[in-house]
Amino acid sequence: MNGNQPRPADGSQGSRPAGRERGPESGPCPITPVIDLVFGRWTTPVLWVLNHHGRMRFTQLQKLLPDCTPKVLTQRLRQLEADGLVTRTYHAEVPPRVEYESTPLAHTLIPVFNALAEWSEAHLEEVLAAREAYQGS
Amino acid sequence: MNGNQPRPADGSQGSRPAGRERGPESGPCPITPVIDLVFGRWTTPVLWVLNHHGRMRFTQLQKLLPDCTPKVLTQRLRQLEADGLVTRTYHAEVPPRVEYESTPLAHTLIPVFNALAEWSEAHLEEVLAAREAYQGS
DNA sequence: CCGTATCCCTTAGGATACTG
DNA sequence: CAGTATCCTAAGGGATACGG
Repeated sequence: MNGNQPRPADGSQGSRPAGRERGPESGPCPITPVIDLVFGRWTTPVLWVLNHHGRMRFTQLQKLLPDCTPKVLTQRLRQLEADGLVTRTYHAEVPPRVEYESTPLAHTLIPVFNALAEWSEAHLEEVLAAREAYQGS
Repeated sequence: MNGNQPRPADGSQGSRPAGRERGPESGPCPITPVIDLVFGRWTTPVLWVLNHHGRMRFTQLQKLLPDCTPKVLTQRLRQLEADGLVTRTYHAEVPPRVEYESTPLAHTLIPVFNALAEWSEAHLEEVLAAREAYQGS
């Protein structure tokens, strides 16, 4: 009962970032699943943009993420849709129009992202310095 | 002037998780670098354990992270060391003893991890449900 | 306009076996 | 004990070109 009909039969495109692929045990670390979920190469950028600009069309996203190829962009959007973080609305017009929007669930991630951004602001430089220092060891 | 002498000349082992490899542009998303930094497959588990148990030896880490092979564990520890998040102390005894400990810088990540853990607790199930629902579309 | 279809390459990281 | 040395593969994702 959703308004988005034209979804392909999943050719060879989709796929989850995996990379980490929830093993049975990651030890006592409870945040691995979140990382699996949200931290693929383009997942956060896409979410970030959608959270900040609201409803957007595919092409607009492309313009804001110039280094993300359409294929990858589609992959991420599909995954985010599947995970309930983005809605896709297809308007059967000429020319076709598709709009993406982050869901309320995605909005609950905003504080988390902010925490990450703040940490980055505060401490990333320190890391880079350490990295430099490590070279000359 | 640090107490850890025996560091190999970096054979073929080291390497950064990359995977995402800071492109020049990730769009206006400011948290990509942090993700590069901390969110490799085993990076967070290792940090988590060290943050919660304090100083530990290699073997202890292995026991707490049974699915992490020694090779990968070493890789992650080396990276964390390079990034200033972990210190490695070598004791030239018989048998040799090496201790790892998370740095103050690493401790600043704790609130961030907690934010992630809380989000997971609150919303992960919702994501999994959405994923289920998406299957039957 | 909104994607797909291919091809290909890099690389994290698992398996396994072996040393100072 | 604390790692190394190899070998290998699974797959994310970039490049490019085409389709409804």
